[in-house]
Amino acid sequence: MTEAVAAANPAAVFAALGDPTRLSLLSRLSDGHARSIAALSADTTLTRQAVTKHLHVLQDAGLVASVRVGRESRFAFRPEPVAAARGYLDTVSAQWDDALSRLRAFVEG
Amino acid sequence: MTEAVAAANPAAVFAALGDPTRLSLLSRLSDGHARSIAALSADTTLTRQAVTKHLHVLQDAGLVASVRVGRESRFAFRPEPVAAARGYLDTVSAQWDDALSRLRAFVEG
DNA sequence: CGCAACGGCAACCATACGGTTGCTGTTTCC
DNA sequence: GGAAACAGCAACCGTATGGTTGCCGTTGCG
Repeated sequence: MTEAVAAANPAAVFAALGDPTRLSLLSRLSDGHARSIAALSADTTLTRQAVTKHLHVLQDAGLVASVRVGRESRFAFRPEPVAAARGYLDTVSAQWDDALSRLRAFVEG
Repeated sequence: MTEAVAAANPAAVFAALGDPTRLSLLSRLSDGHARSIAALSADTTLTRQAVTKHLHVLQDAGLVASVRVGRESRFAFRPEPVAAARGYLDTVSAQWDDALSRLRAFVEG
């Protein structure tokens, strides 16, 4: 395991986003700076190991990528799955809006 | 438990979306038609009870609301949390885009 | 060279999650 | 009135999840 990568499937991405710690990690990384595990663990109450696990979950969902640089491994934000997730929510919203306007047309008609 | 309602917190919403079954239920309900549990269970392989649990999870996240009508309880889609989730992803994307353009400006500068 | 920083791996733990079965309580409708 | 449809409740089960601790391998650096 711990490969998968580039999960196109929306549920997997949402599941990865469905944890406050991971959401916070992702939000910090979305500034474009790659960071080491130690750096990311620094200002949390969690263990380094806990943070590592969360990063792997994010990585499996394709939300983050890691590069080993010397003795540290840097994690960087990857925007694609976020866009995919947004797209999914858009279609759901669109379907809902359609339903609404059809209903309105029916009532007013 | 099983109340909460109207969870503004994004992680909770994402967590609720992070399951294929729930995603499918939500997508079916997003057509605006309220449906009974029996109806929603009809074309799945799952038990009615399993579907019920998923619906409660969606309800706790505010993604769905239920109304008891006679002997059946109808579940209806609620768009607010979806909008909130979209908003959250938007800000993350925006932050990323900002970082990208700053980087580009730096490189080209 | 040798210590300190950075991490990977594995074991372990408690609790949450997804799902099932079985039973009971209301509506509905003939 | 009574069978059938709809649903709620509770117990139970296996596995995933979030977290910890301990230990070992590299890499960096004074």
